[in-house]
Amino acid sequence: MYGNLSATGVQDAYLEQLFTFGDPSRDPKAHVVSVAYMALIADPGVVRTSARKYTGGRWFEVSALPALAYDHSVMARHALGRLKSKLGYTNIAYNLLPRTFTFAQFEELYSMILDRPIDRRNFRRRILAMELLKRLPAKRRGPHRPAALYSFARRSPQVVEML
Amino acid sequence: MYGNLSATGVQDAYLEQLFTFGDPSRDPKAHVVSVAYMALIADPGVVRTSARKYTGGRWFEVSALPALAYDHSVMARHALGRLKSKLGYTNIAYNLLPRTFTFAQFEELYSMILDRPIDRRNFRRRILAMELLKRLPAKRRGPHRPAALYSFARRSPQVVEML
DNA sequence: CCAAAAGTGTTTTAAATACACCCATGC
DNA sequence: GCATGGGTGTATTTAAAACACTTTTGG
Repeated sequence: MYGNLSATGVQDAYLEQLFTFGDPSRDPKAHVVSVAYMALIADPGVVRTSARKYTGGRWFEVSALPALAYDHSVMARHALGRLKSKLGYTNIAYNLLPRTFTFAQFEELYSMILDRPIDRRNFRRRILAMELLKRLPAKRRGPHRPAALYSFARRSPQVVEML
Repeated sequence: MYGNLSATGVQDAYLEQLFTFGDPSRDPKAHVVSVAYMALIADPGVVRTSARKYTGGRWFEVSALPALAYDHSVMARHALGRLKSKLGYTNIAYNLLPRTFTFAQFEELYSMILDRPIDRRNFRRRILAMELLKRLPAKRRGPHRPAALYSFARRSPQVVEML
């Protein structure tokens, strides 16, 4: 599922429903049922919104979230947990990378989200063997050895046993 | 989470939230948002309800469900999928067995839900090695060789990599 | 020629799989 | 003593993990 987020100005984000929170006591003022979604975007860009209520929105490192209202930090935990888990058996990462990227970028994404070091050679072997990525003829040039560019074989949700 | 199901008369069932369905077109008469849950019980027992709307409720094999209203068959698919998947990394099965059971019952449950044959020796070795079950001194007597009885080491939700 | 990131193989270890016979009981 | 379901071990295959050096480029 894809959609727009009016409070942040993010467009066409991959959306994944996480959980529905309906505990009567979660909001003291009223019984509010909230259906929490996680949005994945490759580039955070600028937080832009026309909604007056949400001006001053900013991005935070997930490891350094400020105190959030209601049970919203529980929602954030759910989101991170779901993302970590889905990295392991789906191609969900295509929503978090540009259309083309180097293998190092791909690996760094995994390492960062899973919050653990990854053995470059073992990881590379497994990923390339499962044909999750397509190697492109182009290379990224820069100050060092040129890096091969890759893109996802399919940029639509699929399950692939990966980790 | 545990709760009662007023439409079926089931009490203290393990409940797991599956998904929230909110597509405006799912009910032509009104925009209804439904939060779907799966309930697990060890013994289906009798379907009993005081709700007039649900008299005549029955149990069905999941492989032979009748046509259901709205998107309810999608919900049933979600439930089965979630159950299959959670069998593999949690002790969720304790909700589907009596307090004590033979290893054969345990294995049959897995084989039935996963809908594939299981190698008895390999399965046994793995399950017993992870200390998911407690072997009881008692045995079940019957027409054949007495079978050792087991119970779950913990009858509360926990994650354990199993399959 | 140096710094920096990209790229590559082999050995060891652990886990999954495949597979068939003996055992204990009630009748 | 026989029918029935309970219980056990080993060899093979496959996958995961550990591990370090060479290559290519720009400056």
